[in-house]
Amino acid sequence: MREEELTAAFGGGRVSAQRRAIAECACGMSSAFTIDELARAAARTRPGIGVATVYRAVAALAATGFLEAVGSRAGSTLYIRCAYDSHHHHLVCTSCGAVAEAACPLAAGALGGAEQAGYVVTSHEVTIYGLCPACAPRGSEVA
Amino acid sequence: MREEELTAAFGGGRVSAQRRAIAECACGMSSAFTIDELARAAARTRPGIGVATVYRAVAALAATGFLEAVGSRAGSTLYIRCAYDSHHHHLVCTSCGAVAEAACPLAAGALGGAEQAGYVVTSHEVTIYGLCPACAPRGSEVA
DNA sequence: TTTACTGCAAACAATTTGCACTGCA
DNA sequence: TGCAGTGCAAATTGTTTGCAGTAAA
Repeated sequence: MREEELTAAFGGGRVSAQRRAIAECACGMSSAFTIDELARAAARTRPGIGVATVYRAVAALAATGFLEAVGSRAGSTLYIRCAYDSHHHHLVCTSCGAVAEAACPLAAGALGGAEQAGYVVTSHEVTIYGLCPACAPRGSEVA
Repeated sequence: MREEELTAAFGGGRVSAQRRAIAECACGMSSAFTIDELARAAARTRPGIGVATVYRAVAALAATGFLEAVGSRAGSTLYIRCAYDSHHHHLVCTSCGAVAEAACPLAAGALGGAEQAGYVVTSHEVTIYGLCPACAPRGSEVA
């Protein structure tokens, strides 16, 4: 990962070896992850890294949009690394937890109902749940 | 609130005075609320009601769909009372926290992209953020 | 009468914070 | 060299659970 990318990811803050490890582990995650999972992954690169450091780094990364909080699992917050800066949403596999990015399925004017209700719409979030390609074959048997 | 409605809301379980207070306070809430807010409201009707009771009652109410968890605020889960049983989503006012119900803005086939990606879509969630009619006039100045 | 529901308090777990120290810019 | 970032551990805080008592059905 390039130096300038890291600096930007942390909002211009300092980039320590720990922060680098955290950012790179986050990029390496194939699906949504918890702070704990990220901390374990980062600890493989930098043994001894503290949880507090991970929490602080994730807060910094989430503030710049490098990471995004997407719901929670078993009491802890789930994060994902958003690969695109453009407007998009997420496909969440209810079986394995994988998260993929999806184009926004809302057509222009789809939020007209909200506006008719007197709301000034500023943003929206769409989360699509289902089974990812890997889980779909098994999943359909189980479900 | 009618007896049979309460029984149904609790999934056929017993309806104690505490549970009745909790269910009625939840209905009286004008917007999304936390467990703590609900507990305080219920305590006005039934002083001495314990938090654990509220947590257990909310879990029972959420299991039947009487209540629905909609995100979180400052670390605690937000719930709302869904007035409709049919498929719908929520309009959340980012200024005052009011939550209104909105029709699903997804047209048939809107999730085709997800299916093309190999996902078997089982459900989806849409949350629309904006300013409610009461906050919109002020909000547009502030924002 | 049965047993689900309650209140209390202890247990838990995720997250935050204080503080002295370290190392990036 | 100054101060942001770090690690540790203690503190917070939302939520759950065990248990004996109470009351709904």
